Amino acid sequence: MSRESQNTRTRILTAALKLLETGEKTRMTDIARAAGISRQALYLHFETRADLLIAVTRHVDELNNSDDLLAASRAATTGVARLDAYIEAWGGYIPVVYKVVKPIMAMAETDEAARAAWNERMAAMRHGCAAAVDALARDGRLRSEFDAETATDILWAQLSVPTWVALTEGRGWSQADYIARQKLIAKRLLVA
Amino acid sequence: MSRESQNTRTRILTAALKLLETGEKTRMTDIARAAGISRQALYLHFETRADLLIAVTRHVDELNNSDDLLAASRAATTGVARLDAYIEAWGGYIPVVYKVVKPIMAMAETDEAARAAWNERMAAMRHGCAAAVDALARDGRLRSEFDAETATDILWAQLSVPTWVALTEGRGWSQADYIARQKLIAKRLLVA
DNA sequence: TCTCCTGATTGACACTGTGTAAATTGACAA
DNA sequence: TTGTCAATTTACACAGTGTCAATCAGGAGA
Repeated sequence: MSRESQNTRTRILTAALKLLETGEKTRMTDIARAAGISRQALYLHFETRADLLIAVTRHVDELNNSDDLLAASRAATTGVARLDAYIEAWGGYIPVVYKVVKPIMAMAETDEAARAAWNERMAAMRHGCAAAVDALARDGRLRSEFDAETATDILWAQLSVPTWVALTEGRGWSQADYIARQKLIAKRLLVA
Repeated sequence: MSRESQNTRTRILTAALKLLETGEKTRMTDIARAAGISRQALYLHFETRADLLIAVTRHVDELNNSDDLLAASRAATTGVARLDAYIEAWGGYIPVVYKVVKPIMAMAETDEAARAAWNERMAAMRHGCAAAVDALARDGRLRSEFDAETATDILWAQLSVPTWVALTEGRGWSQADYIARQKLIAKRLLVA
């Protein structure tokens, strides 16, 4: 892994990202051409197509400081504020990663590595939901109807990528509508 | 399309259905073997793999009288009762069709016919949601927070197949839990 | 300068799965 | 008998992923 090889690696990631975001076909051939190298040379840097795509999502996370972004909601003092902040942060991040993450979701049916990467992402997201629910519970403002576990599941499903896709792409909700309505929904469901 | 060919056709559908439900691989080769004919003979009955799978879902719908099943909620008098009945009917039908519908969802990214069939199914489901929301509105019990269109979108996303998958397969909710909780959620979100 | 290492290149090939095509068989019906 | 039609076998085309072998170019070190 020399300095030069690092450059090529990020050149590949950048090219793949650009391709994915424009919605072009993203076969290995296309990515190679976009990166200005041969298709076979891709395999010098990434074991498989799945590995490459996963690396692209991590690259996007880094470019956007995704950790900081989601950690921002931790600053909120009340549980309700924290819930709102989390919906704002995560809901706003979905459109940033969606096009990159989409092929991984598709591959997850068949590819083990893709499935693992996707599960990890969902688990991380659920972690954020759990934190918001716990914050509500600490304030004594969590609806008694559901236990914390169940409430977390509900919020997690509600904020999932497929739901975002259904409402924005499928039903034409604007991103602003999506965020505002999800906040309302979450409060209605979870806050006493 | 002689009598004999009809028999073969349904033999194929039955074999494919059985295969899908056991979660086995369902390549054209597998279906052919299960139906006791050659792979190539499948193409005498169905243009493409997508056509065949779509035909299987229709076959399942017929076997289960899906129209009657969902129409049952129409009998309910109050809007709330109708909402409950719809969740019960549709929520109960998802596990029946899911395994068959799953490959179609997967193909919908790339295959035009699969996409059309899937959109049709989702549109039909949304129709049921709209009917329940309208019934609530007629009773004057629809929350004023969202207009009927938006309320329908929310219910539709909430009852969507991916959400069912996330909560049952992903989070281990039993079918009974799923139905009971979805009823609570829907009432909390939509009923004034 | 010669040698070694390394990233990259080209070309060829294996494998999977869908879909197409041609020639043939077997049975039933007019 | 002849025609029709489902079904069969064999073969092939095509896309896309992944592998392999032989080769090249350039920098680093002896």
